[in-house]
Amino acid sequence: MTFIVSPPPTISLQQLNKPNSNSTKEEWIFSSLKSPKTPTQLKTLHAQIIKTGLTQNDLVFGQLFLCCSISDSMNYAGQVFDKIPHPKLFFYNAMIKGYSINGAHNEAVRLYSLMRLSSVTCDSFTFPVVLRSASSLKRIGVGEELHGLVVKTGFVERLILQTALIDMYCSCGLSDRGRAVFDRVVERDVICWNTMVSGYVKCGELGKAEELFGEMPVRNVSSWNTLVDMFCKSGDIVTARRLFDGMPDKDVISWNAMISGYAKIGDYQASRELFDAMPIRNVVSWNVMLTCYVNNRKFLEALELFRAMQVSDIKPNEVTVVAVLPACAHLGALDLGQWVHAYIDRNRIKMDLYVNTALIDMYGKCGSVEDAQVVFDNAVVKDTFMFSTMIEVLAMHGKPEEAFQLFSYMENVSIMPNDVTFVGLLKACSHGGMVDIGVKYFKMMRNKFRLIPKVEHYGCMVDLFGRAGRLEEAHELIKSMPMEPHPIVWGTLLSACRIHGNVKLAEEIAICLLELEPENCANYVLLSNIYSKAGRWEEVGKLRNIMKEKGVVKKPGCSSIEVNNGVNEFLAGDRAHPQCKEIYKTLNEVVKRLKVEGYNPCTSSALHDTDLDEKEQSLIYHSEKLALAFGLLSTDNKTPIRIVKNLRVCEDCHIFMKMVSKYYNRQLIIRDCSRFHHFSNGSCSCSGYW
DNA sequence: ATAGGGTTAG
Repeated sequence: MTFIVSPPPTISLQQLNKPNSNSTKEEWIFSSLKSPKTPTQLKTLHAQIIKTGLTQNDLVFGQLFLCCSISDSMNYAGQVFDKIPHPKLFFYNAMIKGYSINGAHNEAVRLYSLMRLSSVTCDSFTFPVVLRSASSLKRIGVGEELHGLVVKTGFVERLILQTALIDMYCSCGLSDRGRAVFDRVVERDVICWNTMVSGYVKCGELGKAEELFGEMPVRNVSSWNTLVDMFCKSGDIVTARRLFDGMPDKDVISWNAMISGYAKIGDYQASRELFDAMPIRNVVSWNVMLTCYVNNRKFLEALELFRAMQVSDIKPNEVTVVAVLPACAHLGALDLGQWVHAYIDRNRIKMDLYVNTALIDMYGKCGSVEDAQVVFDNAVVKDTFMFSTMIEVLAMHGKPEEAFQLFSYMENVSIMPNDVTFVGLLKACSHGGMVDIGVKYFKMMRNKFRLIPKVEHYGCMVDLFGRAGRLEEAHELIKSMPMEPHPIVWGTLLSACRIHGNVKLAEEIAICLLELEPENCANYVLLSNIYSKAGRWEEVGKLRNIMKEKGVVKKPGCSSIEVNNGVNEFLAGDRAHPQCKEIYKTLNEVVKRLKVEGYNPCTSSALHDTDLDEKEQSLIYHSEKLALAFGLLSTDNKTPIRIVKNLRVCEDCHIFMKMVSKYYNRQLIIRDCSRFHHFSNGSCSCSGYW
């Protein structure tokens, strides 16, 4: 391998266009290649290049590769490149740069290695691009090799390369070596300083970063931004804000960094204040604000903001839809989710791994396994996250066999499962009552995949044993856990006691559980249900007094239903809905009708020991029943009614929904806090396991 | 150089 010591000769456009018969054509092709093209347009242009004999023209042919990179068609570029017998330096550079621009750093480094094996030599154009990729991939080996070449070729005096080297070393966690390069730089510009400061940040050496920031002879907005972001990320929001307020100039990035700082500590109101106050917003600003709402479970606010974004002049991108889809998923807003999906198609938003996974999750959580499956099948690239999500969706919908099959498929295509994959598999088992298979997977994760079971996996196993009525085994498993059992694990067992009416064990568990989580209402409710099922009203009363003493309030049941793209929320006994009167009228009619068919309110689901009538009243106005009534009166017979509830569906509502599905001939799809219930013709897909 | 993204036990 030889090295070019002097800068390579460059061909100017004037030279390229020196008069000949093809010059106008060349010029036209060259300039067409400067803007993004559709795959068909690319093919046509490629054909024209071949026809005009321009394949020997570095600049034009190289531009084809660069055009592919801005057209999201690096696959096509790769196909063309692979057919070239002896690619020239210019083509390598264009391809490597294309991969790098598209974030395909692995491909960039792969091609660089290929180039090194060929007789083509790198030039000053190659180095910074590959260094950037090595930096992103934290490939110190590649980076060191490049450093050696840069020194050998004498390019090391160039500031751009020195800066790239500093960044590469710091990204690989070697701030000292980055600093060594930095110290040798004779004339540093702001970018060089900034790179070193942010290099220290990357390496977690915040003190050194701050110190170097102090030494800077000149600072620009980016320098300040780095520091503001650094304090935001380290949780020191006060210092960040002080710097932010003291900045001589602010740009969008400064505002975005500060907003995301508040988002991280959960202060979505402060985030929103800044968002409203900022002079100019870009996509990132909207995305930060959206994810801020979603991370703080303000899903309705997120959707509202997304609507506001539609009327702004900022176009949503991949990140936007990945922020909005979980909001749809949580609220069960299938219509809006579908709308977002259509929006993605219409606006050619790139369907990357994130977008596809978010879509699968959204369809799953909104009750449409079929659509989730279609997105999954159509996804060209699939990773562990996507498989885990799909397995989880199948589990949630009570399709254990399909979940297991998908796992086998995953093994066949050599995608490594992770701990979350196994949570999905174990959930599939417990929702299907398949204890032995669950035990098999639980052992497999350790033995075959070297994954150490976490509390979550033990929780699944306790659930699995517990639901199947093997309460003692579940209890033993908790006692044998290598880690401290999380209250959730005890709660799971308590819930199993409720299903199987085991008051004795329930009391034993409740003693420690109520001590661990004295403020969690769910535990009191569970225990109370267990007592009332056994007819032990004195204990129910005692429990109610304890709750009153400790100030524990029952978390209100809340159900939502989406009609005409609007999400309607109902609390138990809620009278806030504008169509309240009609809703209650419909509900009372339904109850009357079902009573004729033999419906008998199952009062053990009611929390309080009140008289029967009152108990019945409180059951009738459970939030999911209100949502159902609203659904019945605002949709036609053929539309499935989809309801999302924040708590578990109670026994009474479960029976009630079964009957509605039969006597009103309606398909009801209800999501509770842990799974789906598909009701049709008097039966439910959960077959009693919930 | 600097801001934003997907799965997880009751």
